[in-house]
Amino acid sequence: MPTVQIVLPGNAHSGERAVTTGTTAAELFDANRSVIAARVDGTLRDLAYELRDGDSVEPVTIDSADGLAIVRHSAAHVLAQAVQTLFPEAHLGIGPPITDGFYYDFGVDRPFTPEDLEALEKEMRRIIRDGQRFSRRVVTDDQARSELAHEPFKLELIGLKGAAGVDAETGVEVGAGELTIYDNLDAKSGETCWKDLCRGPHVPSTRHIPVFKLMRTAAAYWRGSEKNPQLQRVYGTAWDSKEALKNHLTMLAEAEKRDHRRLGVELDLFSIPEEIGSGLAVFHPRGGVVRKVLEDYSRRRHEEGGYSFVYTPHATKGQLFEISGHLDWYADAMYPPMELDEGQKYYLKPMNCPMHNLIYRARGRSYRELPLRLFEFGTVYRYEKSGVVHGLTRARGFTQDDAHIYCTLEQMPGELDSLLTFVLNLLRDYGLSDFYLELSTRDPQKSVGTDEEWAEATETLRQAASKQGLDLVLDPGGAAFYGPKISVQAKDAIGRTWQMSTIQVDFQLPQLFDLEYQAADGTRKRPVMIHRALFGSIERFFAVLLEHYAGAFPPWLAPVQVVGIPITDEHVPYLRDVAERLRARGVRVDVDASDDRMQKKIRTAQKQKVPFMLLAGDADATAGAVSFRYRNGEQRNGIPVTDAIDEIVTAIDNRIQV
RNA sequence: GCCGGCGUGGCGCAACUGGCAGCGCACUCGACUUGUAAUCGAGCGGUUAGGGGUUCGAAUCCCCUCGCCGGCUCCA
Repeated sequence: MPTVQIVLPGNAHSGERAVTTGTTAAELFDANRSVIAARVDGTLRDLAYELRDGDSVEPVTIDSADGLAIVRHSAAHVLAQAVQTLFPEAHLGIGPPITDGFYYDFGVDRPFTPEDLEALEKEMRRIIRDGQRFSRRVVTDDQARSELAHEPFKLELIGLKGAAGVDAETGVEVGAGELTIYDNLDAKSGETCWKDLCRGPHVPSTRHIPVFKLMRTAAAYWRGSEKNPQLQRVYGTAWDSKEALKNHLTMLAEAEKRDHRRLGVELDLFSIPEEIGSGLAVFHPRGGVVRKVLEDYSRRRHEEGGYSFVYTPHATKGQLFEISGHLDWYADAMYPPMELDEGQKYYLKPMNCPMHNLIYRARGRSYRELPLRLFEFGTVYRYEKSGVVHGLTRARGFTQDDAHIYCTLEQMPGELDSLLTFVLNLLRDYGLSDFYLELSTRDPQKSVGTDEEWAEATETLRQAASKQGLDLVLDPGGAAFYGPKISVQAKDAIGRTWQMSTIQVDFQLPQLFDLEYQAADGTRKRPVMIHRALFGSIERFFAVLLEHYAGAFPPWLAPVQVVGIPITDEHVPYLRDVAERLRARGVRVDVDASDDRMQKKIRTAQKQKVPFMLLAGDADATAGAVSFRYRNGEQRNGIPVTDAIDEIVTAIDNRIQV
C-alpha cells in the first residue's frame, strides 16, 4: 500500500511517521475528540484534509484560540443558513469570527427584531442537531459566479479576490489563493442543504459547535465604508462549553455593573446634563475630589520630572489652526467657528500644541534651555459625531494632561526613553500594571513630511519602546498626520484593554511654526517636538479607573476615605473627635450622625464603597478605641485610636488598595 | 452622520387592546437608641423629554425635534 511521510511536531508523539496515501487529518487525530481542525505547515486545514508527503501536522483543539475561532466561524455559517431558511430573500454579506464570538451581515428588506433573533436561534439549534457536514470544494471564479449569481455581495467579493486592500475580515470569505465553497451536507442523505463562499476551515460537522448564543443586531456598512449600503448584522457568541459561555456572560454582566456611567450616578461623581449638551460633563463634589487628587499627584510628579507649567486659552483665531494644519485635516471634527470683530473667525481649540508652540516662539531659545518641557491640563473641544459620544470616554469637551517637549535631534532618543519610563511608572502608581505598547506608523494618504523624517522618527520610537521589555504590536497606518506614535495599552481588572498614554514624535509642527533654537556653535537649528499625553483625557482616565476599581477606589483616591458610624447617638461626639484628628492628618472623613440605625449606616457606607468604616460604641469609647469594618466585610475591633489613624494615613500615603 | 431600540418624580421600575399616573429607594418630619449590609410611621415630589397631530379621551397611536443605549463609520 502506498504511503506518505508526515511529521508530527510536539513532544509526546513527535517525529516522522508513514501513513497510507489518502489518510486524512481526522484519521490521524481520531483518538482525541476535542480536535476539530489541523494545522498543516502552519496553515489551518479542515480535518478532512488529505495528508501529503512531507506535511507537518499539528492538531487544533476546540479550546485553543484557533479552535474557538473556527467554531465561531462555523457558527456564523449556521446563522447564515438559518437566516436564509427563515428569510429566503436575505443576501449574504460576510461572517467572520471576532473576539469572543462572530457576526454575519445580511442584506434584508427590514431589520431583524428580537423575536427574529429567537426564531433564528431555534433554527440554528435544529441545524446543529442535524449534524450537517461542512464540505470544502475548490471552484473556479466562473463556477463561483454562476453558483452565487443570486448573491450580489458575494459576487463583489469574488471580483476582489487577491486584489490589494482586501481587509482581514473580507479575507475570511475569499482568501488570497483558490476560491472555495463550503457545502453543508445532510448527515444521512449527503444532500447539499446550504452553501457559502468561504475560505474555511470549519469544524467537521455542525454538531461540533458546543454552545452559542445570539447577542444583538446592528446595522453595518457593507465593506466598512459609509458610502456603501448598510446591511443588518447579527452578533453572536460561541464557546467550547456551557461553562465557558456562562463565564463570558458573567463577565459581560460584571462589565455592565462597572460601567462608569452607572457608577457615576450611583456614587454621585459626575453627570452630563442635557441642558449643557451631549458629551459635556460636570463633576460633582465627590467626583471632583477624585479628579483633583488624580491631577494633584500628576502635577507633583511632573514638577519632579522637570516640566514647566503653562496655561493657554480655550478659544483662538482660526489662523493658528491654519498654521498648524489642523483645519486642513480636522475641520469637520471641530466646533464651527464664531464670527467676531468684523468677520474674524474664532474656534474652540481641539488641540493644545499650537498654543504651546507660540509659547516656545515667544522669544529666542538657546540650546541651553532644551529639552524644554511644557505641561498643561488643557481643556479641548472636539465636535464628535452624535453617534459616537459615550459617557466620559468619548466626550466633546475634555481635558488633556498635555505636554510638549522641545529638544534637539540628539536628545530625542534619551528623552523618549525616559519619557516612556516616566509614563509607565506613573500609570503604575494609579494602579494599572498590565501593559503592552503599540507603534502606529505612517499612513501615506494622511500625512505630511518626508520619508526620511518618518523613518527616523519611527525607528527612534521603536527603539525606545523595545527597551521597556513590554510586548510591542504594530498599528500600520495608524499615526496622526504629523508623526508616528507609541501608545500604551493597559489591561484593566477584568481584562479589557484601554488605550492610555500616547507619545508622538513630530518634525512637522516645528517647521510649520518655524521654531528654532541657537546651537552652541551659534547656528540656528530646528528643535524636535514630542507630544505626550499620559491620561489622554482626564475624564476618560477617570472613567477607566472607575471601571477598573468598580467604584472601590484605593483610599488615596476615594472621595470619602473614612466614615464614622456611632452605635448610638451618644457616641457621635466621640467619633467627631476621632474624625477631627483624622482631618488634621488630611483624611477625608465623615461621621454619619443621621437617625438611621447602625446597620443601615454600614449598608450606606458599603454601597458608597468607602474604604474604612470606623465604629464606636461604649466598649470602644471607654477603651479609647475604634472598630474597623472594611469593604470586604472584615472587621477588627478595639483598635486604639492612634493606631487606627496611623493605619489609615499609611494606607493613603502609600497609595495601597485595601 | 447612518441603522435599530428607548425616554414615566433625583435613581430603579409599574400602569391591559387608548379610560383616575402608581411602587421601591432616596429626600423631609416624627417615634425608636440598637455592636458590623435595610426600625417603624407620616409626608414632599411627575404638564409621562419637548413640540405638533389623531381621538369624547393619549404615558400608550402618528409626525418632528432633543437626548440616551447598542452597533457601523470616525477618534489629531
